[in-house]
Amino acid sequence: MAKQNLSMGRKKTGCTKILSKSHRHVTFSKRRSGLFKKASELCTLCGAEIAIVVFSPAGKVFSFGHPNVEPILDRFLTGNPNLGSKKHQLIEAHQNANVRELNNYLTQIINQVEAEKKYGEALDHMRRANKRQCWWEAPINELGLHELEQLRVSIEELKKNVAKQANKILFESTPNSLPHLEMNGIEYVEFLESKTKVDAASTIPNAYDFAYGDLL
Amino acid sequence: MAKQNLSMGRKKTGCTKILSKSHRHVTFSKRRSGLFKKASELCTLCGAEIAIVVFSPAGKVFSFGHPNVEPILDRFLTGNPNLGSKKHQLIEAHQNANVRELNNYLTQIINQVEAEKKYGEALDHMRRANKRQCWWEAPINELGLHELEQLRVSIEELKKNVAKQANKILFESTPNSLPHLEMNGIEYVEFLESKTKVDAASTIPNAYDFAYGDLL
DNA sequence: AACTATTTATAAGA
DNA sequence: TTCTTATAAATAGTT
Repeated sequence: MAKQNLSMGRKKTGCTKILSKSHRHVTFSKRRSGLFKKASELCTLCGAEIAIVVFSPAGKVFSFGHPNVEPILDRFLTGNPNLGSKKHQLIEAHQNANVRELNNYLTQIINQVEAEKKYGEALDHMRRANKRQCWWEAPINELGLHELEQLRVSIEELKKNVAKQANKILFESTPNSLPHLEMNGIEYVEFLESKTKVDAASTIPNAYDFAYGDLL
Repeated sequence: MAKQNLSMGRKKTGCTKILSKSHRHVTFSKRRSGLFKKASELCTLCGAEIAIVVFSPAGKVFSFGHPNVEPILDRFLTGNPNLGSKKHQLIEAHQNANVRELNNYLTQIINQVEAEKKYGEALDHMRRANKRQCWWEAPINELGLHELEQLRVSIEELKKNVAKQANKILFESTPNSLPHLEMNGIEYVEFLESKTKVDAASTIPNAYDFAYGDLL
């Protein structure tokens, strides 16, 4: 049947759009149900699967699907690499890739955070340890009695170490003479600046019994 | 028309699936073209937009679309909150939400990393500074001549600070007597342990001119 | 929504 | 397949 002969029933109608809004609406309803019925028959008789989507001129949506609309449309859009569905799939794949990428990035970042935290904690610990050991680095007028006592202990310890080291250096530089080191502050400073002067010391040292007189 | 009366033309047929394969195939072809023709008429007469997807029992796909299949299906899947497309939308929305959430989380994490890095750097800096300042905390026998010289300078600085502080404490405890503080090491130690002994000092102090004699 | 005159779709046969 | 054709079905216009 050609498009010139679209009418049915009582009289023939033209092939053009029905101008009367109400008439058009009636026809739309009748023919839509007829269409769905035909589709249903086709499904029943032949075991076909059919999906129909109809937008009325007013924008209303009607759909028919056997057994269901969505699976058929999905199958069509997914399985048909032609047309625009490819775009859909690509977009979806791209989004998934983005999610995956974000997740990977996130994992990396979290690992970084963990590492930084550990490093930070380590540094913090070191800092505290340093502070504990170096509390006397702080402005001395911020120290209390307890700290001052600790300062004394530390300085005594330091005295021993300095003596030890000075003696060691001296001893190593004149291993055979076993010189006694009697250092006053000035001489010690000069020793620090130049070994030669200290080398002139003549007595056997008692490493733990220096006198630092004017050293400080 | 009831399903009991699906036949047309020459004879009535049952409402069940056509058993003969060839017969079924013929009917499928005829009715399919008829369905598409009806759809086409509906489009022409009423200005509707229709998409039809048909899967034959053999799996072949046939589609009709006016003006085009895909835009209609897209419009249906995207815009129709009814039916199963809601699920689609929800999934999509959920995915988008996930992406947004991930992005937010990522931003937070990155900020954390930045903060941790800065803190770590600060701590590192402090540590280095401490190490630079506290090099003489290291076992003294690891020190070289330069460090020993620095040690001397530090100790001299320390001497000044200790004197200052001791003087300050003393001065504050006896603000009116303006005592002179002559401290030897022992007395200083005792001062640290108990103020009373130091309070007995009688001369006006010169905070920067202590003698530390046996302190170390 | 129901009716009905008419057109259209199509099953069966060729 | 396509054509024919008898007949069922769809439906435009009406009620």
